[in-house]
Amino acid sequence: MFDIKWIRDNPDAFDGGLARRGVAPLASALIALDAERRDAQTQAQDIQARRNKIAKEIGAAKAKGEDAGPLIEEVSRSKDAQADAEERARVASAKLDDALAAIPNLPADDIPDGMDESANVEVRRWGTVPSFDFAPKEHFDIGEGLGLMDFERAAKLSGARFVVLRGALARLERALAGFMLDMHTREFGYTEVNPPFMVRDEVLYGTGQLPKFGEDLFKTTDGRWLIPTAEVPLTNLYAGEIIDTDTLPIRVTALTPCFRSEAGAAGTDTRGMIRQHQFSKVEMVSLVHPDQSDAELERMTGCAEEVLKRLGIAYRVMKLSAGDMGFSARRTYDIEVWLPGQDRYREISSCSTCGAFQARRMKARFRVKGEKGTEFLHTLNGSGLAVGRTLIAVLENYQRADGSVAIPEALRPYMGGLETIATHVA
RNA sequence: GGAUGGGUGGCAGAGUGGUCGAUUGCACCGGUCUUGAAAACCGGCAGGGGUUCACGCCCCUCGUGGGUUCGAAUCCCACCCCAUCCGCCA
Repeated sequence: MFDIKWIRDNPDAFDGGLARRGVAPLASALIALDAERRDAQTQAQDIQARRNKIAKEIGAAKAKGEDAGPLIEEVSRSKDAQADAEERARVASAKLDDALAAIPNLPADDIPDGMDESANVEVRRWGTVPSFDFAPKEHFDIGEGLGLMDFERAAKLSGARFVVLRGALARLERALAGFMLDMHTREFGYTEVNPPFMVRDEVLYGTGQLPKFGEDLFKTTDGRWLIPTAEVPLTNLYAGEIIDTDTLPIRVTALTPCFRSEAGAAGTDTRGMIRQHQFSKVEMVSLVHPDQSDAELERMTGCAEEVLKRLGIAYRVMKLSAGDMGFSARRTYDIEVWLPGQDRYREISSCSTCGAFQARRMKARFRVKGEKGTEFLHTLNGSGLAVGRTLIAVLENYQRADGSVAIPEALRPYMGGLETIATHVA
């Protein structure tokens, strides 16, 4: 969400930013709506001011026992004009709000131009892509080969884009999540949160999923929504609040299931667990002072990378192009993990700073000590990591010719000391 | 699902038609005192918007939206939300 006053002062920068996102110029239309709103509002306020004044005079007159009749008449006469001006202000204001709510965040200056992922820029790589003396399989072949990954029964229960994990793979999912959470909480200063998985409209509005992207979500029969990511409840934790600066930065993390309708993804990633209606993810969210948000994004991305480093899996970090970023982001790093079975890097984490964009939507503010007024927080979110995809990465990177899978050292404590997943372990 | 109570400033909590945008306390900021701090005392301190070069002036906001009235935090209606009790239940 943008501040109309900023747009008024920087129409060219605004339209320029939108252009980089492939959005047509909007500044002049928004400014016109705003002018209309202010004009009508000023009119209504002038009339109201006059009425307030007369109301007091009436009170004074009555107190003195004087005749207030003429004053009362004057007030009555102004009513229609005021109602008219108020209505015009209300309509213009509503139009303006609706328009603003549908506009994506602008890219930061350093963001590469481009409309899609082909314009993303590689920032760094870590690790060595493993070589195999056999043809590495994709995760679903490995999992099904082990008898521990069952898409058919999942389809029986729930349809396409679901999976049933069993035995050591079910435990591996749990182990990965625990491993990630322990790292973020014990070493990186995040506070673990267990939030609701169902939220109200306004919460999704706050993080930017609504009003535009309701189609991507599941809605419950009583009007709530299943969260598509823990970013939603975590970022909204302080919605509507004014907090003290000395409580910043706020860093929280959560393991939650994520529910996505994948409405626009028909035909892509139909095999395996890359793209599911339900998956679990460890999410990190930071609420910070505006001065800190750039540094915080680097830090957060580092926290996510550390998971893969300790698992010993190669990855690269991509800075997303203007057109490839999500609605609320002003800068995004994707971490892409190497998947030998697919012979390519695939997204496993997305870390974004949203600046004040979400905070303005959800009215999350802080008070500066010793100063008047309030400012909007900056919000950041990042996956640390998507658990299902991490499981895929472990399977593909640690697979062996006999179909078994080695368990990375760092995970073994979480797997009860298990070193290998093989069929007979099931 | 049934019944009751309630939504007021960062927090707590007064206020039931006329200088109430709101008493008071806490928190916070400035000052006096002190070697320093604490305590005490004095003063300041809601948010948003319009207008102005500026000082300032004005408008709105006591959950939201309507209504009554010359005038509403206070009365009426609808809705949203919260709490408690009962029922059901992991």
